[in-house]
Order: sequence, then structure tokens, then C-alpha cells
Amino acid sequence: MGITIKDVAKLSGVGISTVSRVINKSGPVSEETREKVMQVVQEYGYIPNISARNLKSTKSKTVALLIKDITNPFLGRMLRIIEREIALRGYLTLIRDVSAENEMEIARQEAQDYNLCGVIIMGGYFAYSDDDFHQLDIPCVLLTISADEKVNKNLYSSVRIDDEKEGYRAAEYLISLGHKRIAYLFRPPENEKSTHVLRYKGYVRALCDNGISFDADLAPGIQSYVGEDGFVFSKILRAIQELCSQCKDITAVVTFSDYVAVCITKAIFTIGLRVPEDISIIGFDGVEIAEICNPSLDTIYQPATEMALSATEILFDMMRGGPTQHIVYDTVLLKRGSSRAIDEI
Amino acid sequence: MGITIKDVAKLSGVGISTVSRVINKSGPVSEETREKVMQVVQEYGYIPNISARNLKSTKSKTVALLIKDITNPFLGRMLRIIEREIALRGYLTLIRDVSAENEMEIARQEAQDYNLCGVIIMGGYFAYSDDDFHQLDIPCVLLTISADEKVNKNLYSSVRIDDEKEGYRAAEYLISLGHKRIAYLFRPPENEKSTHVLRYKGYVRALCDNGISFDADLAPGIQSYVGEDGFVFSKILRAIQELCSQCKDITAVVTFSDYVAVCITKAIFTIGLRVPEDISIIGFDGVEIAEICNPSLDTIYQPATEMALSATEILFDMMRGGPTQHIVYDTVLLKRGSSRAIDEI
DNA sequence: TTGTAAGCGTTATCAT
DNA sequence: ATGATAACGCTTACAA
Repeated sequence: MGITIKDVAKLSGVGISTVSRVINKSGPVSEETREKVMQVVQEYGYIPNISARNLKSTKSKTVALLIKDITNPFLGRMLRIIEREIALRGYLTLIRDVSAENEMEIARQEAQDYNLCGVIIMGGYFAYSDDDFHQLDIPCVLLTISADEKVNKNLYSSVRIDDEKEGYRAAEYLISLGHKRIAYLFRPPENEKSTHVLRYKGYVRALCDNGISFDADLAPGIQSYVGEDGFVFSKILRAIQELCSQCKDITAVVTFSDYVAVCITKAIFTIGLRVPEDISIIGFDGVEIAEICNPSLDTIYQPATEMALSATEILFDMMRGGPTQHIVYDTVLLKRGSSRAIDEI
Repeated sequence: MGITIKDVAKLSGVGISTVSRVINKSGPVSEETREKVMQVVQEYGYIPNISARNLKSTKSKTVALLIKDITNPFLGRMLRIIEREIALRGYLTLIRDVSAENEMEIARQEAQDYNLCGVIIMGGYFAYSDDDFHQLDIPCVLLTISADEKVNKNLYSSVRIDDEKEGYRAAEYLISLGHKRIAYLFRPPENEKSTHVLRYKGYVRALCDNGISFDADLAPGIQSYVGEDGFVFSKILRAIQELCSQCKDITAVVTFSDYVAVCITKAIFTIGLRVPEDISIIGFDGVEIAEICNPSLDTIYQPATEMALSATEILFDMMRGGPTQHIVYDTVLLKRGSSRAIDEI
């Protein structure tokens, strides 16, 4: 254990509170003593103990970043940006992967333990209640998600896209190209209320609106798209195989992430078909992989940078007493060649 | 702020230390009082405050995971496994991205602040000194890296592959296929001592050993492979364009990660050449992307799961007073079709 | 401008 | 088996 504030005080011949004032710039100190203290701090490499700080009722200048699945590249990109923004403002970031857990419980726990100033939750579900936010009791921004309509909008902020609408858009795009037999690959159970499901609902609505009857056989769930250490590809391959053997007339696939779309592309090649000649594909998110794969994917691009910056800004606004905000970003439909009009075939 | 141990004591009509004993199972308590206390704990949702715990000299059952670049998919995979293993042992994981910072300084800081039991550093550099580990003063495992030879091996553990050897192997594989003009794309400056550089050195040695004169023009550094929020592809594309225009006779490329290899593949397609017909490529790490891209990449596969499990196990061993260990894993050269013998062309 | 002292929520020691 | 009480390192009134 390093030296404490007490040691610094003794070593520099001043009182404890003076040292505290120096390192926190939290009160008047004569230039002379200031230098004396800093001298000792430098020489002995004194580091204030955060746990002790957190113990006092005052907030700790740290923000928690709770992530549902830290290996998700889309979330990863935003993570980096947010972390940097938070550091720029002189705050500390506590990162926590909450994949398998209840993120609200963890948020409460951490808020208490570390005396947090705020929380950003990325990619969770949204079965939150008013009570959840009341109990949390510190500024909270949901990123990529929103709470249910019933939850009081003044209790939290959110930054996201309209997943249902964009799912609709993805499907509509393929429909506009003349496709009628359009599959959707999604990940089922646990995430009952997730962005994935919303995108899926958009897909279903798009079909209906265009007079295409929804066929449940075309929307199989794959069992969990990223195993802890296993790979997902084999599962997708199996799904695609079934999809193509049972209903030979499929001409397009929609899905909820670029990553899965890349897997689907590979699966299609593997069974001897081509993209986009035989089957058209559209991805979701617009992460780099969608650009560098072969062929590059058409995709629904989310403005990750802007979303990350907004989330951070809103959080710090709230920490200064500002109001909650709810921002819904528009996406951009990137056309890069993984789908083609059905007539051309 | 939730209720404290004091409140629980009052509410259940017992002393503070009794409550402490109950929740920590750290002393004799009558079954009767135990139930009384637990009753209150449940009812009011009491959560012990970790900061307060950390303040006491006793260790806090938390381990820090320091990562150089959290968006690296290879590190990400191991991260998930380690986190799970740590949780399984009843410990808390503190994740921190140390991309832009000095990981040792942060390790010391966190060790003190959170009263850590141990640290795992993933993907850092290795300009560490004896002093670094002495000052850190808690069990430390380096994952994917090792400290310099000069550093006392009893001060830390390490789990990694032999990057120089495996870089050699990658290059040698292409040489064995008849390639002579083999490029290497790497990321230069800051990482002077990183795994990347070792792999590069292996590549150079392989060339020499096989009587191929090293041509610096074939090993350009790309400026930084993952911008904070920018994409790397354009940079690689430029590098490949130059490489192919200046020295038309290149037939193969080695690089330090699958991700970059995928970018290179795309760049090659973009300028109108084919993989592996015109140019052979081998990746590094063996992450999923190397399998699902087109064509699937030959790559040097690192046993990520085993490495992650080893690192965790060694750390907990050390925490129980066990010795330091230094494990070097072998890789597997996966041949999936992104390189071909030069004669076949 | 500076120092003293009272907490913050725990755990650990020591009586009881 | 149980309950005071003294730390742990820090911030912050309040006093000097």
C-alpha cells in the first residue's frame, strides 16, 4: 500500500486538510504551501485512495458504462468514444459487461459502491420500470435502447434509433427490389424485448403492408449468436441449409446485425449459392466488417459516433441538473452491392 | 443511497458486528439470529458497500482486467471467458481499457484504490521493469505478452505464444509454397516492443533463413490500424495500392492480425486482383472473422480459450501463495484456402 | 490561510 | 454467541 494523505501531511509539515485542499484545488492555499505539498506528492508518488473518497457522501467523479455483450463490435466502437469523452471531462469510467445479468441490479449496486455520478447502459433490454430508475437515483442514459412507453420519460434519457422502423425499412428495401420470399434470421428467447425483436417486427409489418403473407418458416431463430467461446457460424450454416432445402424459392435475407449477415453470406457460399446473384442480403448497424467483407454488405447504418457523443453529453447535462432527453437518430441505408433487383436475375 | 449495515443491525435488533458475521459467514452466529438478520437483509434489499470494504486493509475479492484496446476481437473473446471464470470463483472483475495509457501506472492506481487481489494485463507492451512489479505488489499475470528477458521471472506470470517464432512460421509457410516476394503490413511507432513487432521480426528472419533478401519496401507501416472512430480500411487500401504499383511482383502478404488480413483481402479485390489466385494471404490469431470471410483465411490460430483459462487459474494460484508460471502455447496453422503454391499459377 | 475533528460504511479486535 | 469500539483514508465543517 502506498503512502496516505496523512503521510504527505507529515512529510510536508502541514495539516491533512491542507493537503486535501491542494490536491483537490478545493480551497484557498498559499502558493508556498501548495508547492511544498506538491513536492512531496511528486517525490513519493502519492495516489489518493478512491475507495476512501467514495465513502464520503460527496460524489466520486466516476461514471459506469454497462454493456450487454462487450464483444459486440458496434457497441465496442461507441464504448471507445464514450470512454474518451468521459476522460476528457476529468471523470473515471467503470466498464462492466452485464451479458448474463440484470443490468439494473448491477447499476444500483455499482452506484452505491462507487458513489457514481451517472450510468450509461448500452444494448440492454428494456423491461425497466419507474421503480428501477427511482431506486437507481442517479442520472441514467440508455444507449441503443429505450424503456417501455409506460415508463416516465423524466426518469431517464435515451439515445437510439427506431428499431422497428428501420427493420421495416430493411425489408421494404428488398421488397422494392422485387423480392417476395424474404427470410429473417433472429436470435430468440431471453431477449423478448430487445432491439432485435423490434427489427423483426418491422420486417413482419413491411411484409404485411406490401401484401406478402408472413411465413413463419422463413424466420427461424438461431440458438444464440455468440457462444461464450464457441462460434456461431455452424449454427447459421445449419439454418441456411434448412431454409434453402425446405423452401427453395428464398431470394433474400434480412437480419439484425452485420456480423450475422456476414455469416449468412458465408453460409450461402458454402452451400454453393452466390450473393447477390442467387440471394440478396442486407445487414444492420454498419460496422466496419460490413464494408470489408466480400461482397460488401448493404446495411442499415447507425451513426455510432454521434450517438456515443450525444449519450455522453446528455449524461453530463443531467449531472449538472439538466433535463432528461430522448433522441432518436435516423439511419442511412448503405447500398454496396449485396442485394440486387429480382428482375435482373 | 440504500440502507447500511447499521440500519440492518437496528432493524433486526442485533449488533453491527453480528450482521457483519452473518453476511460474511465470518464467525459463529446462532441459527436464530442469522435468520432474523437475513430476513431484514432480504426485505430491505441491503447491499454491502464495497468502497467501505475496500477501505479496510483486508483484500476486496476483486481482480482487475487491463486491456490494450477493448475492441480487439481476439482479446474480447478471452475477456469474456476470464470474466466468467472470475465470477465463478466469487470475485468481481474490474475492466479497464488502457489503450492510450501506461498500464502499469493504472494497475498500481487501481490496486490501491480498490484493494485488488490481482491483475491480468492483456495485450500490453512489455517495457516492464522489476520495479514495476515490486511496486504493484499483487499477483500479476501478463496475457499474450511477456516482460523483457531481464525482468525477474518470479515477479509475474505470463501466458502467451512465441510471437517471433509464429511470425517466422507464417512467413515460412508462404515460402514453402514457393513465394519469394512476400509483403508484411504492420503498425509501427508506439508499440516498439509489442507482439506485432515480434511477429514482424520472425517474418524477417524467415526470409533470411531461406535466402530471400529482405526488402524494406515490402514492409510498410500502416498508420494506426484502428482509429478511435475512423476506419482503417482506406489506409490499408492505399498501402496495398502502393505495394502493387511499385513492386508488381508481390505474390503474398503476411500480417499481424486476422482483421488486417481481411482488410488486405478486400483491398486486393478492390484493385482488381484475386486471393489466392494472384496474391496469397495469411492472417494471425484465428478469430471467427478469419473463418467467415471470403475466402476463409489461412491463419495462425492461438488457443484463446486455453490461454484465458490458464491465465485465470495461474492468477488464483498466485493469490493463494502459489508460484509464478510462464506458459508458452503452441499455435495451429490453419489452412483454409487463402494461399496457394506459386507453381499452380 | 491553516489545522482539528467528525464522520462515511465496513471489518476486526476484544471484552462480555 | 454477541456487541462495543477502533481503525481504514479521505472530505469537510468549523475553529483558530
